[in-house]
Amino acid sequence: MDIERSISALNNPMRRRILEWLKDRSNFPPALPGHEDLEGVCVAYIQEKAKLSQSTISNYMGLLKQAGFVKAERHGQWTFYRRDEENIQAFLTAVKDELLKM
Amino acid sequence: MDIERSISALNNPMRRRILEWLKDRSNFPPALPGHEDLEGVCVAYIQEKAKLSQSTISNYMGLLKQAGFVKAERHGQWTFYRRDEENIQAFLTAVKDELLKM
DNA sequence: TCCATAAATCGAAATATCTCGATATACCAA
DNA sequence: TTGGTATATCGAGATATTTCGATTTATGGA
Repeated sequence: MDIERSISALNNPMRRRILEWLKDRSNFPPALPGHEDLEGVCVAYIQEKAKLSQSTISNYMGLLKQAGFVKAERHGQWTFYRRDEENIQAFLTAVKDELLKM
Repeated sequence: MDIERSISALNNPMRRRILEWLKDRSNFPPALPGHEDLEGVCVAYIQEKAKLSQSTISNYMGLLKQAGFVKAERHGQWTFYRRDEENIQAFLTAVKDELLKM
């Protein structure tokens, strides 16, 4: 739990927005045939919704992953990203512990 | 509650450390004579502990204030800063609501 | 094997943040 | 009013972040 890295990853409106989008798979187009069982979303779908370049989104997802907010799973040529709820919860607890007085 | 500005203010180790120091007035030298009733801490004390320049600390305290994490109270030539516990709590709630799935 | 597609990495320009010393402002005391 | 002390603001250089297009790497299919 590197709070420095996590806060830094959150310090960007689009990255926060992506984390929100990933709360609900239905924010994105349906899964590709043969990947219906996966909960994650591929980079291209996120890019399309964010309207930023492919390299930027790939970079953003890498930062969110390093921060522990998402998990990546490679299937063939696709990387599927999904939220890491446990780590997100752990981050919230850590921030609370650091910020709150008692 | 401008979450953008707040996260930005937190995105710096020394500013977070100052917020922690301010949890307990005894992290700093005793109040100056005639100011024993004030809970806040003057800029000079914070600067001494942080070992950064006066202008940097003044700037940091301004950012923390804009973010709502501290309140400033001017008494004579001193500005006394103290935590704004209500706003800190409000920020934590806002981050939780934005980050957490349910 | 060769090509197409998805994603990651690289290099760079634009912008923002950090941090300083110098200066300005506000206030108090003599 | 003059001088001293505390804080805020200004301007600038160093460093970091943002975002892009181009390239590289990985994979799968014909």
